[in-house]
Amino acid sequence: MIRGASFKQNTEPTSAGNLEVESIDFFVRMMSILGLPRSVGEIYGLLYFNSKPLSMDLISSRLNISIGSASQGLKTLRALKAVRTTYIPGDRRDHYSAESEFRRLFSTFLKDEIMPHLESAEDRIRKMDDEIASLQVEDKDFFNIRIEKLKRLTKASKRLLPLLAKLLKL
Amino acid sequence: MIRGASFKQNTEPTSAGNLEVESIDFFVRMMSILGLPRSVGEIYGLLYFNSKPLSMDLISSRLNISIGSASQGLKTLRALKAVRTTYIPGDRRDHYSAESEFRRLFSTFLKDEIMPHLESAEDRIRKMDDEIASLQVEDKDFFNIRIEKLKRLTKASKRLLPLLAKLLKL
DNA sequence: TGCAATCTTCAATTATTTTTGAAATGTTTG
DNA sequence: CAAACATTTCAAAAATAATTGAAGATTGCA
Repeated sequence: MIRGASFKQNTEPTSAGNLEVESIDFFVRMMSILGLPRSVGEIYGLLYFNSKPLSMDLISSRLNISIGSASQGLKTLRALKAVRTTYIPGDRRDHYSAESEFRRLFSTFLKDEIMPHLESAEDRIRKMDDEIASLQVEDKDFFNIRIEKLKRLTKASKRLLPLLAKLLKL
Repeated sequence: MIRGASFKQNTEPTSAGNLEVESIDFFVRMMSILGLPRSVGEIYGLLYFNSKPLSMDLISSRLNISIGSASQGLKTLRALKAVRTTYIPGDRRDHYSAESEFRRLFSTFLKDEIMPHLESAEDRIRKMDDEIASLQVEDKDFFNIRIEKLKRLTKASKRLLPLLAKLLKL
């Protein structure tokens, strides 16, 4: 189940109040499609509609999540290149803002989360192929057709997914 | 974490023994990328390399999962059109075999699991847009650019994903 | 129609994932 | 260099998700 946003209401009168709630809600769901935890979506959603970079403790207090969660979530977002750090003179804390180029975000996700699976899938298919070769059964044809389909599937995926990232001109 | 296959070894000497283990392993991982539970991958993996349709109780005993799990998993697979039922004369049990056309499987998945999210995302973006319109802040430009990017993202996704399913000629 | 076989459902249990909170590890500056 | 600040890490707790097992519903056959 995908829950929406629920966070400590922003008290600054100058900021975009409700918009932030909507944004957090939006990205919590988005990220959960990609299998990323709630806190990661919350953080990204908060940053996405903030023109000024935010510090970790501000993120943590604004979202009502622990500092540990914020640290962990920002680590994930950094790994995805979904977030960038900015130096703010006179402040020793790191400040984060959202990388809004989804194409980059998406292609990092593909490279780190999907492609490795496809590579190891190819290994496993090779093993199956050997298995079939050394097999003495009547249904050999059936097995060969099935394995052929698996090969095509991984090959097509490896070809198509990066293409998808390229087509995603935003 | 994605675990591999571990199931009661098939004792029939005529069948493809190890191949089945590999296949189950393969699809458990595959399905888990799509966010589907282990048991669903196991069942599909078992069926994929069986030329004969299997009954539910056989599936359950072969995989060492409860009959309830098997029923639930088959329901999911049926909803995804990843599995078809066959009538076997003289046997009142349903018998299942794997739908091996991944293209169909994938496009059902898109339609049922991804598209609804994109639709509701569009609603939410509309709300954000209204929010911004009724907003009196200096950063209005920034907000507008960001929301524009969100709009493009969902639009491109809605366009591209079905195309992907079509390109996936296997 | 009644019975046995088959299948579905769902509350309770078990397994897994995420979050917290606090201790450990850096880092900067007075 | 030490104190204060900032961040990371990780074991324990909390939250979620998946599986079981048994009760209930459904189906087909005698």
